[in-house]
Amino acid sequence: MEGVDSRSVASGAVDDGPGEADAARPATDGGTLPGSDVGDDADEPDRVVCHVDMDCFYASCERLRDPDLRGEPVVVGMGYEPGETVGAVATASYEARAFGVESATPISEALDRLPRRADADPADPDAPDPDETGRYLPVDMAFYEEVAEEVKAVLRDCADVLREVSVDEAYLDVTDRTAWDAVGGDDPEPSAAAGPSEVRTLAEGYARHVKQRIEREAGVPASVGVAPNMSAAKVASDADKPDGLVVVPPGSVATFLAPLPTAALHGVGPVTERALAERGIETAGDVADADPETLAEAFGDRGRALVRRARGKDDREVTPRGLPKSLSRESSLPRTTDEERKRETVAALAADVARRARERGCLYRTIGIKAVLPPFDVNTRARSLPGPVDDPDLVEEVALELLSEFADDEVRKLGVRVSNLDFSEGDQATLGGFEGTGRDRGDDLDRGGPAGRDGREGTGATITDWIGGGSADDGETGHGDSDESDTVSEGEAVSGTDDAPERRTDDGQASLGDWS
DNA sequence: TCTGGGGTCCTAGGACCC
DNA sequence: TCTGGGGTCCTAGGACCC
Repeated sequence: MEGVDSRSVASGAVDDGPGEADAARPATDGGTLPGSDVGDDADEPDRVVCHVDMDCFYASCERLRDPDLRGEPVVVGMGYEPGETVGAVATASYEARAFGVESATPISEALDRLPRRADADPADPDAPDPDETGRYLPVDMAFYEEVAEEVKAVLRDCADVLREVSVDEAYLDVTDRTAWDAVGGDDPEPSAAAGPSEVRTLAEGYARHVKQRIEREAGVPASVGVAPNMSAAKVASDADKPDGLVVVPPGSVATFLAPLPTAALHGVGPVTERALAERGIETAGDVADADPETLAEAFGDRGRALVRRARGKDDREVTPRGLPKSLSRESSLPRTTDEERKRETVAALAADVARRARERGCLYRTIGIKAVLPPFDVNTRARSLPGPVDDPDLVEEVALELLSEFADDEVRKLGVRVSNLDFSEGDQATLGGFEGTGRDRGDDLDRGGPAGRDGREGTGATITDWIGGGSADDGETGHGDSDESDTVSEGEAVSGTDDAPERRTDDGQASLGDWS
């Protein structure tokens, strides 16, 4: 992926003048034989990338099991139940959005704009008009994941390469399943989709097929964008929601993007949008016309990538999502300085994170906390261990220690995270001690540690051997013995002891797309 | 609009090593 | 004793995404 990007090479159009070099390039006709131009730096063949984005997914799932909710304003969120004081909207149906209730709206505000149906007592003249009330439901992630699994089954069937971005969103590379050729040959039919495409292409038909299969087989609506790259496909799926199908054929990407506000680009959030506006850059077209180096000065590599994507260039390949990099849990609490309350909260979060790590069969080497102080001051602290572990007690211990720095502070939110994850355990088992992680093996050889390859096999060393049973301050001593980590894992990493629905297809990468 | 929870990636500075 | 530059790891924070 990297390197490909070094726009210098070949191409001649080194700094493709503002605008179009790429956009102007004609779509490759379907007649080109793959590989016919080996050895030269010709443009890569156009890909066909679909981005599938489920429409207000949680709300759609709720409607799936309760058809009475269809056509009603539906708000799915958390924190509005009695006793809860903090929370936000997770998903609002489009009917609810008409009342100004959107994802991330604080629940109190949502209730102001759209009272809950239960409060609409017809006998009470002061009660809200039932027509201006909504149905509020708590998040039921387990159910949404069931539905998502059916959606994914369709997607897997429709694409060789699938990247699941989240429970309700995925990229598909369908280059091998379809093409950009116009339907009808010399007498092409007009496109039936939204977007710049004037003629109907095979890709359009394929995307519609995917969309319809999702609706038919999973029972929930999706919006689909089709384009020659990920970035454009993503914007396209967003361009005609809900229930949209937007086709952006090769050669028209920059034109398609140009009139959109910068915020429509993936990677432009409120901060970047503002910073761009200060430079007079308001639309994607403005971004495309900007000098990449100028934006790089302001935004680093992101700035360069932004310009490229606005010009319709994005070389990223669709790849399955890899293993997670971190696991975390956090929770808001009424502002408090109560140390015991804080410690209890962190201990509970730590236990939960450690449990999830164990369920997924992963070890972690870094333990961290997050403390959010009013008004919204985010602080993170982390400590790395000499080697990867699976040790819930240690997570709690380290987390509480890190928390002590904030003992006197008022907090509004606390979190615990483990990172530096290590999933190699399973591999090691199958490889029969032949393998260690890179760093561990290196250490072994260097030091010829206390337990050589063989010695390590059966020893039941525990974490306490090298971190000390007590405070992680002992970590010092641990350094020299970090090669024990493998052993530690063997003794500690009992995976899947809980009954949690662990759907590992044991396909390595692919299976992990399921988590979350 | 003062903000829920779970993630990702990037950057910058410091420590440490060679 | 003063000096250099490169590489890697770690921590903290920030922006962004769904």
